[in-house]
Amino acid sequence: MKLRKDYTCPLEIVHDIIKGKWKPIILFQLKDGAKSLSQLQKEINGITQKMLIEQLSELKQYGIISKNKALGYPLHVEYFLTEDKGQQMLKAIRIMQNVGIDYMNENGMEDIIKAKGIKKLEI
Amino acid sequence: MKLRKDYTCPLEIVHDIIKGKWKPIILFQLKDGAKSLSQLQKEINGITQKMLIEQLSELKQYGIISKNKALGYPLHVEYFLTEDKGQQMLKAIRIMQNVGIDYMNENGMEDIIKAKGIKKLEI
DNA sequence: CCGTATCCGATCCGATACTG
DNA sequence: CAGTATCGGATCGGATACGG
Repeated sequence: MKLRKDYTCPLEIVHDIIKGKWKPIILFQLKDGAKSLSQLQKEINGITQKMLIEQLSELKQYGIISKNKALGYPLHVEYFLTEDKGQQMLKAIRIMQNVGIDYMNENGMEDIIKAKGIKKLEI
Repeated sequence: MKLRKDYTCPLEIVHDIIKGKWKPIILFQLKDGAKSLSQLQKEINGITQKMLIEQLSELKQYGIISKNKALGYPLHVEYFLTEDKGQQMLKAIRIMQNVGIDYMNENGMEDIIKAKGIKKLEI
């Protein structure tokens, strides 16, 4: 899962970095600051611990997120977006979020948006 | 592959719509107007005809692209982004493209960017 | 030129059990 | 609380052949 060097276009590398069912959602959940594993798992509907850790680890290898370990028990680890690559990638995720909101509103899913109180983001 | 109605967040639906290795690249190639299947296949490095048709068909079902058929032989079909959903989704793809360019420039792949003359897009 | 069908390996992802 | 290991079903994606 290391970065290849032979990408033929920028979208290919972005796909490699954020592909999969969970990565965009994880990054979105980190948009307002650092969170622990258990916090993330509570907030992300349906993700298993295994998937969460696996995806976080990949994002870390790509330099999109980083982690703070506090030593001692109980363990406390916090994950956060990196200033450069993380924040950069978040820009794309934010647009995706807004596009998703519009799409849902235009396709009979306004009720879900409304029920959750989801609002479009400032870009 | 029809749209579910039980999405729990906007990013989930966006993932469903543009997931896979090829869809973002296909949409990007359509950004400046309609193109035929064979044009797209020439421009998209490494895609097979099967994958291209399959992905185009999915994008069509989601209302992201549409097609013009000209009757008679030789067949000529053109694919293009829809005004609403297609252009909307393109916004996200454009950001992804720029993020990818930055990422490549910062990670020893400037030569690829330069060799292909790839420029960041106006947002 | 466009589109469909099939076969098959690679990978994704969920469930589950176990460790420090 | 955080992380690892394994196993199997589902899905993805490449090769290839054939049909309108």
